[in-house]
Amino acid sequence: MPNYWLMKSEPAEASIDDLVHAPQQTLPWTGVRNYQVRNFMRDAMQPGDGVLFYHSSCACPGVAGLARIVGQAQPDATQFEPASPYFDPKATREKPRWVQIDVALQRKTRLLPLAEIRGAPELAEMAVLRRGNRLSITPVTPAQWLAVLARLER
DNA sequence: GCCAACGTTGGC
DNA sequence: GCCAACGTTGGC
Repeated sequence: MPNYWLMKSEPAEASIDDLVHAPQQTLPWTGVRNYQVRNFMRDAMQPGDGVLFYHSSCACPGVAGLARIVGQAQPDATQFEPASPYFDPKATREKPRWVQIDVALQRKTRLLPLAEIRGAPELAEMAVLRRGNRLSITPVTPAQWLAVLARLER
């Protein structure tokens, strides 16, 4: 039984088009520095899980494509790289603090704008809409997943 | 650029 | 362990 997730990315950092053009159309989800989100990746996300690829902090925020999780979480390489903005001096290779997981393209879709998600009764309870939500990965219910798919067909 | 919301840090 | 200050997120 797969789970479903919404994963936020700033298009300037990693956009749906970047995923389309990535080797094997797969990108490692690095740079997560929030414990709750890390725990999602480490403890809950499984290969085959469905992903709503969401563009945030941009002119047109919304769902821009569908993807799936491949492989298991593993140590986030950027935590060990002093030159990386995601470097964490408290992380060691013996005791890594942060994980990454691979995300593979399923398909690019039309943009499902945030405003449309907000306005859709069947999507109004999505975690990403919760007031003050700042998690870059949030769970999606099977019903919400199906509702998004249906809406993308319109 | 503004601002609300929230997580993290660090002094005590 | 408390909590104020600070930094970040992210829509608008």
